[in-house]
Amino acid sequence: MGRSPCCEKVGLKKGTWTAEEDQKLLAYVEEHGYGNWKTLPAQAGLQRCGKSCRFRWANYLRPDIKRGKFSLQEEQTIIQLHALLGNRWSVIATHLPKRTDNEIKNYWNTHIKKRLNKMGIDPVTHKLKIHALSTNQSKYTANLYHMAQWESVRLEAEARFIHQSKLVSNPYHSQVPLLHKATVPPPLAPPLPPRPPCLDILKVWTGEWAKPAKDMSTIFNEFSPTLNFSSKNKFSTISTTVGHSDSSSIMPISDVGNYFHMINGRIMDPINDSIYITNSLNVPSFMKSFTDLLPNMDGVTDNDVGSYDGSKRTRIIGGTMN
DNA sequence: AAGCGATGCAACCGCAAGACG
DNA sequence: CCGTCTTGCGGTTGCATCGCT
Repeated sequence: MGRSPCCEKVGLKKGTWTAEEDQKLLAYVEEHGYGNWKTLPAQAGLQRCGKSCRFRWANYLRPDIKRGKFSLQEEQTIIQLHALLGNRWSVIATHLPKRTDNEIKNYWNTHIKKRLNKMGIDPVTHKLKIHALSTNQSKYTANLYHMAQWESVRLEAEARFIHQSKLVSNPYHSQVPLLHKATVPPPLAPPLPPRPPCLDILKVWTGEWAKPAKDMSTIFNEFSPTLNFSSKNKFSTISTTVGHSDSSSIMPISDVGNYFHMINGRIMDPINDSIYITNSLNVPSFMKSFTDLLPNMDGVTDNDVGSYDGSKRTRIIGGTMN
C-alpha cells in the first residue's frame, strides 16, 4: 500500500494554525462540507495537507466543541472509562459531550496520569502500586480498593437482579431469540445482604483521600469480599463470597456470566442485545479483569455508543454483531 | 533581567482499517 | 481477490508559556 507523502515532502506548511488559515478552513467547510480531505486544502486555498486540515477541523473548529477546563464530573468519567476501555480515546470521547478524543488524551497524559501516580495508583493498570502499600495512607487506599471490589460485584449482582425482574414482568422475554434463551439466568438468588457504604476509587480522587482510615477498618471487619475469576467455555464467570460479621448471611453472588452472554467476544445483555459497561465504579483489578472479558470492542464505532439516560450504567447500543 | 527546567497544549506521524475500483 | 486511496486512531513530539533561581 502506497503511503501519501507527508506535508514536509510536498512542501506544505506545518505547525500552529493561524487565524487566517482557520478562517479559510471554516469558511470552506461551512460552504462545501468536508467530503474529501485530500482535495480540500487546495480547494480551500490552504497550504496544508488534508490530514492537518481534518485534524484542525475535528479538534478545534467544529462548532460543537467545548474548550476549557475539565469538570470533576468529566474527570471521573474519564477515569472510569479508562479503567474499562484503556486508551480508547475515541470511545471515551463519545461519553464526554463536546470533548474530543485528542483533548481527553492530552488531559489524561498531562493531568490525570500524574495525579494517579501521586496517589500510588498505576495509571495504566489502575492497580495500586505494590511499593505504595507500606504507608498508612496506602493501607487506606488498599482498603478503598478492596471495598471497591465489593462494590463492583454488587453492581453486577444488581444488574442481574434487574434483568431477572424484567424476565418476570416483561412479556418481551418470550420473543428473545433462541441463542439468548440458552443463556437465560437461573432463578433469582437470595436477596443481597445489607450493603456496606458505597465506596470506590473515585472517592479517593474526589477528596475522600484525606479522611482518616479508622472507619474503613470497621467496615472491613464486617465485610470481606473475595473475588475469583475463571473462564468456562465461552463464558467468563465472576464469583464471590461475601461474609458478614454476624455470620448470619453468607451468600454467593455468582455467575455474572449467566446474566451476560458473549457474542463475538463481547458481553451482551440477552434482552436488549446491548453491550453493557458498568459506569458507576471502576476498580483497578476488577475492571482490569472485567475489561479482559471484553476482548474485542474494536468493531464498535463511535456512532455505536450512546448514553443510557438516568442509569448507573452506560451502554453501547447496537455494536456490530455480525 | 536572564537562564533554565517543568508544564501543558497543539499538532504531527505512522499504522491499521475501511472504502472503492 | 487485490491494490490503492482515504480516514480514523493513538503515540509522540514540538513549542510556547510559566515559574523558579
